[in-house]
Amino acid sequence: MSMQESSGVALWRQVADGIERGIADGRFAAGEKLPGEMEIAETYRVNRHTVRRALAALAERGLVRAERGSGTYVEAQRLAYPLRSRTRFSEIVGAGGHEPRGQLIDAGEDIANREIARELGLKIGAPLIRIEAVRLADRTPICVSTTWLSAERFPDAGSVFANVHSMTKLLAHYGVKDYHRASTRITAAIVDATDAARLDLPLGRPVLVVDATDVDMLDQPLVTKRSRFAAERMEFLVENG
Amino acid sequence: MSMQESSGVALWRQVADGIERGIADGRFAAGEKLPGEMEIAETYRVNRHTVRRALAALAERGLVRAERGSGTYVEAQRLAYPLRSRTRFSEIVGAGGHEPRGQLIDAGEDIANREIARELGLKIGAPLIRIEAVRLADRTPICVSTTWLSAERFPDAGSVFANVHSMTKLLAHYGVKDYHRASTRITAAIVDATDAARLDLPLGRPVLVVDATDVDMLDQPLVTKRSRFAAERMEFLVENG
DNA sequence: TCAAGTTGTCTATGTTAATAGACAACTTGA
DNA sequence: TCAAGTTGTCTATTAACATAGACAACTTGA
Repeated sequence: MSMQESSGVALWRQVADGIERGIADGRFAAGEKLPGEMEIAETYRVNRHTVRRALAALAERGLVRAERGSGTYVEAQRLAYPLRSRTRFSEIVGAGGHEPRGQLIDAGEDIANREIARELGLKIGAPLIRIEAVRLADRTPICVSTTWLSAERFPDAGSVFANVHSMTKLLAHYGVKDYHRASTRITAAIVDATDAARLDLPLGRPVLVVDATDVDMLDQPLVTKRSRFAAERMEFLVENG
Repeated sequence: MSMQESSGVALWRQVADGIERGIADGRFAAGEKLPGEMEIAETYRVNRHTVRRALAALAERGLVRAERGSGTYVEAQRLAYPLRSRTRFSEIVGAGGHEPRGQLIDAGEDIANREIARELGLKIGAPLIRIEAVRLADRTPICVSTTWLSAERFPDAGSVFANVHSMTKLLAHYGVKDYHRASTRITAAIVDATDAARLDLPLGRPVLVVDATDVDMLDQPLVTKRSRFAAERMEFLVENG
């Protein structure tokens, strides 16, 4: 298998990063069994030995544990947003937030405005599925997020989501086996009335606004979302640089 | 030369990233000559051929241009924060902002509070040099920043800075040849009265607050800074993920 | 003109990354 | 018990990475 180009980043490292991202954002939950080495190799189109190199690197860091004859299991328990402690940036922004973990507030239909149409590669006015969720840490709301996806590409996604309650499972239902973060934008704003109530935040307080779009392996946009974090309860920590 | 460990990232890529960071944050200005290949090789403690591999990668992207017999020159002209356009996250947060480019507002002395003492590895109450600056784009203020560094480690830094007007040159004056970003934290707040005036922003508007600390090659903290960006004039774009 | 310093190019060598195949050791479920 | 599927461990080969040295081609400034 030919590399797309010489990026200077070893293939096993790219695979390891991909799996770690899957663990960080919850696609691979703690205690859960990872796909088999052969299946991972096929997913990333690399040799099984390359996958084993990646898994060995993750195992050395304690993220996974291999059991001979059985499988490889996720060790890391998620940090669950300890309040005011430093949450790793990559968990929240770089990769995390695929799963609308936390409580589902609402799921319904919507129409694409210009911004969402651009992000998802749709026409303005295209039908959308809209999912609203809130994340809690020790019963304190940290973040509210709105997720949009095309109702044409994912027909009846609303009722599917109501059943599976998982974005990954919903996408898998439509044949999307893997996807990753394409872009993330960060800005700040004043909380609006609806979010203030959901975040249990006084009016006039600042929120961090994170816009993110996920794409499939062919860089086709799948979902786009906007998350609002209570700034006084959350800070993003960027790793070294 | 032995690698510190097998990181999965090729040495030439690490060197290329380091040089690109230097270009992004202004340590290597547009049109300026880079250090010679031998000097870069000594700085990063790699072979000259590895440096050439890194420079070739940068040249292919148009960031630098090599001139035989003369030197290698920086091609990229800095983006200068086009208003509302997407500024690359790495330029601002990941690496950028070493130079207090833009207008110097004030430089004076200060005392370390608990937070700054922790970041710089000093005792509370230790004497500091404080530098205030504002960044403009088309005469519109985008960001105000405060930079602190130890007055003990960098005695008379205030007067030195007043002469050289450059953080890099100031550090070089004390023998610091290279340094990099250790940590970056992002949160949001409501603008205070002083910053509102400097940013030409109404009271009550949100600002993005970026805390960053730079360290030398031995991970000893050198400077720490807090930047406040007018959220309505700036957004951070995170590359792929 | 000339010496010093720069980038460009060649050969050579050892290490690491990645692929490929085969089989052993073990677990699971029928 | 046994077949299927899993991880573990070998050998082997090719390509990329990294180092080392030497010298050519060129620029710059004294």
